Amino acid sequence: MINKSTFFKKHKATILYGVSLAVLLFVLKWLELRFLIFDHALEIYIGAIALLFTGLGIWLALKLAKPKVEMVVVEKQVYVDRTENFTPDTTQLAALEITNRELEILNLMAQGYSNQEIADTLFVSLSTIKTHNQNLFTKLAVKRRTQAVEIAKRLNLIA
Amino acid sequence: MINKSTFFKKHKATILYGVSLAVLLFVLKWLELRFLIFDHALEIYIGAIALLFTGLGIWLALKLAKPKVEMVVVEKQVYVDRTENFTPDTTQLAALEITNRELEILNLMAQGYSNQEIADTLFVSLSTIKTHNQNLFTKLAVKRRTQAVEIAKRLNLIA
DNA sequence: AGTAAAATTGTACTAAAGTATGAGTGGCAA
DNA sequence: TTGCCACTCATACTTTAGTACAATTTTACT
Repeated sequence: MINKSTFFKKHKATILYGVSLAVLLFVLKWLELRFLIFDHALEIYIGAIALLFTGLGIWLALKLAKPKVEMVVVEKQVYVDRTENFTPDTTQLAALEITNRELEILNLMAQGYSNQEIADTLFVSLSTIKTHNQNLFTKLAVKRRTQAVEIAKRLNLIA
Repeated sequence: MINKSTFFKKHKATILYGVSLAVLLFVLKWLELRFLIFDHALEIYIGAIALLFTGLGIWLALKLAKPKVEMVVVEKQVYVDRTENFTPDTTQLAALEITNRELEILNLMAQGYSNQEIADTLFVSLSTIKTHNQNLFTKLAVKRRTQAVEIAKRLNLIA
C-alpha cells in the first residue's frame, strides 16, 4: 500500500500543475463568455496564458533542476619540508661549473662525513676526495667544508 | 557606441523570446482560421500554448539561473625559509643539557666559522672554543663539527 | 684518432680540528 | 659557606682538513 500523504508529497508539483491547469481553464472559459465580444480578446487571452505558463515553467525549473555549480579554486599554502621533493638547482650547478662527482661529495660532506669516509663510500682514495674538495672550494669561493655546505644549501645545490 | 554584435549576444534570449512569441501568434492566428470550426479547438489551442510556454519558461530558467558557487581548496606547496620565525627547541636543548654558550658556538659553527673565528667573535681563547666543542660533541653524540651541525638542524636547535 | 673535460692518484707540506687532562673563576642555590 | 655548574684557559698531542703541486686515466664528443 502506498501512503497517501507520501504520495501527495512526492507528486505535489504534478498535482498542483494539473489542478492549476484545470482551474485556469475554468476561469478562462468563464472569461471567454464575458470578453469574447471584445476585439483582440483572444490575443490578450493567449498572451496571459503565455506569460503565466512561462512563469510556471521557470518556477518548475528552479524547483526541480539540479543546481548549477561553479568551481572556485582557492589556493591554500601548505608548508613542506625542504628535504622532500628536493631537486638541485641545475642552473646554479652549471653556472658554477660543479660536476656530478663534486656534487656527490658535497652531499656526503653536508651529512657530516669525513674525507676518509667519503673516499670509502665512493671507493676512491683520500687524495681524490681532497682534490675534489679543492676544486669545490674554489668554485664555491669558500675556505672550509662547513662554509661549502652553508653556501651549497643557500644556492639550492643540496637539500 | 555599442557594438551591434555584442548587443545581440547580450540580449539573445530576450530577442529569441520576442521573435518566437510573434511567430507563434502568427501561426496560431492561421491555425485559428482552420480549426476554429471544430469543437474544443480552443481548449487544444490553449493546452498547446500552455505546454509550449512552460517549456520556454523551463529553458529560460535553466539558461539564466545563477550558478551556485562551490569552493574547491587546492593545496599549494610553498617552501618557507627556515631562518625566518625560527626559535630553537628549548625542550631538546634542556634534554641534551646544552648551555647557552654552547648553542651560541653551535650557531657560528653552522655558519662556517672556524674555531679561531668563533673565539675572536666571542672574545675568548681558542682553547675555550675547543673545550666547548668537546662538550658539545659529547652531548650531541657526534665526532665532527659537520655532524654536529647536521644533527642540530634536525633537532631544531639551530636554523 | 684526437682532444677537452672530468675523474683519479700521489707526495709533501701547513693549518685547523679534535682529544685528553688539569685547573682557575664567578654566580647561585641548598 | 660550601659545593655545583657554566665558563674560562692552557698544554701536549693526534687526527683530519686543506694547499700546492704534478701526473695519469676515463669518458664523451668531434
